[in-house]
Amino acid sequence: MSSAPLPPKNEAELLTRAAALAGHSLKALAEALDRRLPEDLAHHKGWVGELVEQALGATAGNRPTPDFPRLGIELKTLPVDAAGHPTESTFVTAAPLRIIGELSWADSPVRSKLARVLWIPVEADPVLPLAVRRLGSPLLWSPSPEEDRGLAVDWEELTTLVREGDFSALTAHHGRWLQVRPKGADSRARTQAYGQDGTLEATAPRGFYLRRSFTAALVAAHYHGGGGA
DNA sequence: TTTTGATCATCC
DNA sequence: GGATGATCAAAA
Repeated sequence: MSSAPLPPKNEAELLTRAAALAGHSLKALAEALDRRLPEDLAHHKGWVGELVEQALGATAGNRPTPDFPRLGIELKTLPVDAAGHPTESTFVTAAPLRIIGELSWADSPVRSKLARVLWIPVEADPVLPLAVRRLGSPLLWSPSPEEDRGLAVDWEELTTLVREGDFSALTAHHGRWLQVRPKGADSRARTQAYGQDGTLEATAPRGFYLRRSFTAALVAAHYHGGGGA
């Protein structure tokens, strides 16, 4: 790795690159890409994700396309503890509250986003300084039929709540693998959605997240519960 | 303002 | 300790 590479031409090339990054520290990656290492992530929550994007030649920026458009692959860093277990839920995509009632699981943005994901575990134990945290072995994943069905069940439950328009009931408690949580600048952020009476009203913007239990199962299955990373 | 990238802070 | 709700930054 020298500087930001061109986008990978195919899955194999992407996987090879990702595998080559395994074991490297964030400090090493940052230096190779001429990026400053922040003191901590409190005010740079997306820094690790952006660093890895750059290291792998993902399309920079915030466009609503997969990170590797040509390959149809989404990149996700996955913070893990010393045992290799995810320490955070994973943001999937914004919940399109106003039109969600017209969408089925088959054409849902959640399903599209998760169709093919390159997971990159990253050490995230709080006792580890950012500089020494290392990347783990990549996992290129698509939902199994069982996973797809389970996610579809959650989608139906969650979208039913949205369709009913009772946003006070739309909490993160619903969904086995998927959940809906606020996703905005802060608690004052608002977007428009149809309420119980069918008229537009202001409510907090939401996003779909994968629960840790789900991503934990993914990595466990792939790494055989071994040390991982 | 919305999209991307997520983690933080607090409560249970 | 884990989950929920709140929050942070950059880019377009």
